[in-house]
Amino acid sequence: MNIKEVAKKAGVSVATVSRVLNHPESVAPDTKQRILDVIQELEYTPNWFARGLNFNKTDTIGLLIPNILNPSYMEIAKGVEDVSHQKNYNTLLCNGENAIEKERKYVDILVKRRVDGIVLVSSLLESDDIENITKQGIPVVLIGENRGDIKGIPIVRIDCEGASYKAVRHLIDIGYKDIAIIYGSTPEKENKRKVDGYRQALAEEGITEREEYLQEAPNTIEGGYIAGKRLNDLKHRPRAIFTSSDILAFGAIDAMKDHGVKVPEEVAFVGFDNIRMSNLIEPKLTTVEKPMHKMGVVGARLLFDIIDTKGEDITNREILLQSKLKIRKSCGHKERIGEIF
Amino acid sequence: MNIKEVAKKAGVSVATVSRVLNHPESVAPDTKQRILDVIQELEYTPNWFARGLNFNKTDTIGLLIPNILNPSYMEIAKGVEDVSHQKNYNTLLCNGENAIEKERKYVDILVKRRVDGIVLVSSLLESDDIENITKQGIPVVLIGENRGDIKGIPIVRIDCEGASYKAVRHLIDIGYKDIAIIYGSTPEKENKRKVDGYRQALAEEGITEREEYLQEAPNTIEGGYIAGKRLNDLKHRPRAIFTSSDILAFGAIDAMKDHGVKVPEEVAFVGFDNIRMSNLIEPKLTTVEKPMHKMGVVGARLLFDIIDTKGEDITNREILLQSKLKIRKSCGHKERIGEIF
DNA sequence: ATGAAAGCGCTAACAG
DNA sequence: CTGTTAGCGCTTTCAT
Repeated sequence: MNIKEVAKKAGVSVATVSRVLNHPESVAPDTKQRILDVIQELEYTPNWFARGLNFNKTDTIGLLIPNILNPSYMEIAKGVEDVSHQKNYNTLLCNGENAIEKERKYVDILVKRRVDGIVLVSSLLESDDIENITKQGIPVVLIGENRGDIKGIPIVRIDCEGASYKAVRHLIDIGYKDIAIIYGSTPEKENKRKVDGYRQALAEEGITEREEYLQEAPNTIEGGYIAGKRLNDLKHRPRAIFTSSDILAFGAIDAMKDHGVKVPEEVAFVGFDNIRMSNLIEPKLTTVEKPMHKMGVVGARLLFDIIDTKGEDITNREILLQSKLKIRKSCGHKERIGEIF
Repeated sequence: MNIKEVAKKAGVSVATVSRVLNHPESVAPDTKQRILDVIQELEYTPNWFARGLNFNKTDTIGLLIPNILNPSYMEIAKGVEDVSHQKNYNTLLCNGENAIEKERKYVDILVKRRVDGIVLVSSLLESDDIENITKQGIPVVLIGENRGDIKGIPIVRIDCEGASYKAVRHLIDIGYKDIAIIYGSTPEKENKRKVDGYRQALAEEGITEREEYLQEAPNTIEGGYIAGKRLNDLKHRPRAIFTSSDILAFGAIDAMKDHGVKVPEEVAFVGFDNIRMSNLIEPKLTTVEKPMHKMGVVGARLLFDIIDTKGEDITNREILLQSKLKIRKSCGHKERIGEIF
């Protein structure tokens, strides 16, 4: 079914049919109605490719996330999708799987498909890769920090370093000194910042850092388990552990329990993200609340701003969202159950 | 950058350039090389729309799931994506949000975009909706049962009824009689089957059903919490609860704990799905292991079979996958920690 | 082995 | 207000 058949059946030219689809106001009411009827009758829908060939626009955005099975990324994805769906856009969700080649491949596909914009979540891409995208006129927005240094690419993020500092500070305030950190290998830069925040809190208190208290691990439950076990096997087991994500904490807590270590009585925990599950495990996890859904929403809005205005005045925008420390049970704090900034 | 410029620069006709891209063997080695060089130099990539206009093929499949935040659906999605990515296909992930209008809208978009096939996960669509898709020549595969009765649409699923029967049977074997069920409002049909399995197990034992032990709830953690609370408020609280999904169990267990009820000492639990988190909560959840990733993989393979063979001999295929009962702590079983069929 | 040209389905400028 | 027609970028006969 194509426009020609519709035109023939309605006794008009293809141009007129095209008009009722794209500029309905410029067509006489009765001809318009007649054509509309035929369209309905023939169940005609314009060919997607032909349209694209003319408009060079897809009403689609690409969304690249590091791991589709990680709930915190999915919450961001949900935020993006909410906005894009509401704008009648489609979202092409790509699962980078923490592998730069896979990310590159996906970006390639997205570019080839002429998506109208791309949202990159904590990606591994280098600045060159990103430049390649924008050079083709496709706007990019970052959610969470990227590996490469990016100049002039809008980004929405939180203050990882500050948030981590406060989290560790809280642990110190309670009275712990032997504090370890488990940080994910990805996303690289953000986790580096989290380590920095951790260090800063320790340094401020004159606590000397122990090499073996810095544990890197894949950012998965399993990764957390292994790192937790390593920490437990240490001659001098830490009294408290800060993790760069909740799922790492889940794994590490599980490891402790498996080895008969009591949480938080023997080892206290503070996580990062506040995913939905974090107050369901035992003990409920004290964690940094990262506004993931909101980050997705804000990121998508930013992207659409650029798309809609063709990126006129939006240069080098950086949006910093707030995160709070959510104090629950796992940190072993006696009284202050609640939230602080 | 388009094919014309490449042709000009290489001193050949556009036809020849097109040939090296689509039928390289039909071009003289040296001309081919020359053209390849120019392509590289000019960073030429064929226009996706123009290609589509000719081939009417997108190398894209659509995947519609009920809820992007539900880990069990994401595991299925991962399975589908794994296969499709490996086949160099793209996956358009759509979040139906348990709303039939949103599902319809998405399917509409997918059809308009001429995706090469669609995977529907436990969708709300009626058989008419699905017929509308297949009528347009787009193959459809179902993962998990649909709302409508579908004839001749390939499906991969598990035996919900049998699995639930065994789960409840296990509860009975341990010695419980007052057994309740919390079942999600979606996916409708599968949960109906789970209720059937539950009923059958009770009936077999001559246990009379109590109306108030059948609790329907939204298939979310929150839904589980509310249903759990309702069950706890009952004059005669059940001694054991079977839930149609793990996340419902998570919510209900949380509710019990909040009200000072001990799990499994006072109320035992058996879930359904065996998502990764289910052995991290306290107590570790006894649950029906549903092979979600595998369902995704098998479903996608099935779809590609149809796409590749143009659906010649694949009629009315139904693939039934096995699920096991995974016995952990939450059911309160003393000895048999492990797996049974 | 290569080129010329038709055509995929649609949009928009130009004429009337 | 509507029709004619020239593209959009590519693939593929049909010649040569």
